[in-house]
Amino acid sequence: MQRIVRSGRQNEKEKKTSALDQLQISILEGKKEKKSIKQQRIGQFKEYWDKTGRDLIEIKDLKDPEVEMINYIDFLIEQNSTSANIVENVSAITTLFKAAGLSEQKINGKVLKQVLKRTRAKIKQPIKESTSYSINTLLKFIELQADKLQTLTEAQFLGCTFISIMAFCTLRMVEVLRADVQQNEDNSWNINTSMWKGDDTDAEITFRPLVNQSICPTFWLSKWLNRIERQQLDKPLWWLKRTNKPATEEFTSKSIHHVMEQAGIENNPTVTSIRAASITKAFSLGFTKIAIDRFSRHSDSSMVTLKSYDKNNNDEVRREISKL
DNA sequence: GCGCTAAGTTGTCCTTCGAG
DNA sequence: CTCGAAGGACAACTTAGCGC
Repeated sequence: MQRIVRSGRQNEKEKKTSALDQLQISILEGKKEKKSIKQQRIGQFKEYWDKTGRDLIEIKDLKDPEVEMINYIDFLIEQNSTSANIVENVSAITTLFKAAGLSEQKINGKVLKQVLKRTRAKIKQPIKESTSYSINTLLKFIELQADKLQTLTEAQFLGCTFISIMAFCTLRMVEVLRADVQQNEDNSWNINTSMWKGDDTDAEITFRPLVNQSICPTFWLSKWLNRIERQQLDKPLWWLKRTNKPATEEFTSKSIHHVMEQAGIENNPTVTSIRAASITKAFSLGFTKIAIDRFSRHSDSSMVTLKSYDKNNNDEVRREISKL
């Protein structure tokens, strides 16, 4: 499996080099194409290069591209460039140098890495301690909607069903979207989906009816199937009557956002935030890391949760420590 | 409004480094 | 030597925005 993936990546690289050949030709001949960001950077570089009184063609014969790059960085710092700009410049010029036929080893050496270290550090995204909203807000809203199913639009219905599923099994949106379900004899439901991230395996998740029926995925799923009048797998699960097609990713994403907005969640958070909120709640309930790994199906949860999930915990830890 | 594309974000894999 | 942490590269996922 892995080998196949790798050879795929290599193909990508081959494609890139051929694109680079074109880049090389257009740059070295000085042609102007559409302005991409990368070319703007190269324009900035050309300004610097012209000041040194050389022709762009001479890049090919550079003895020590690394030193050249460092000089250029100094030049940018003198001009009070932002850190982000410098990093992007280096990336663009590396591409340019490579296109001109210089070897990567010569360009990207240890010294350059050291020089860039401080600059890179400045643009890193900090690990934020922003508090995420509580998943309870969403669940309460869905509970309310369950009483007035008839009045919901198709989009609202879809959004509620998705949120219910995502809150309880932390699948990603697309994973739910390509899933299929079936009802078992004991009234539990199986969701079959394939995960492309992570282990690249199929997942089968079983929902059993919860005490609180109104927020239970089983309830929403059965109502959804009623609504689209599906008999025995004759249609895809997320079939929309309105368009007579399966729901698209974009439409699903928009519906979920819409429901979240109606539930009174501010700042328009992303769809994955549902996953995050759910995992955060699991942590605050005191489940072990192992249980949460299994629940979220992260293979490497410590870093991931630190980066993206479990956002409220630090406050709680501090509060507990402060108790004497 | 829909569908598409490009840009932005998130997650995993792989490598390197340093401590024990 | 082994383990965990950190960082880079890249793939997968999500969203914004545009043209129709």
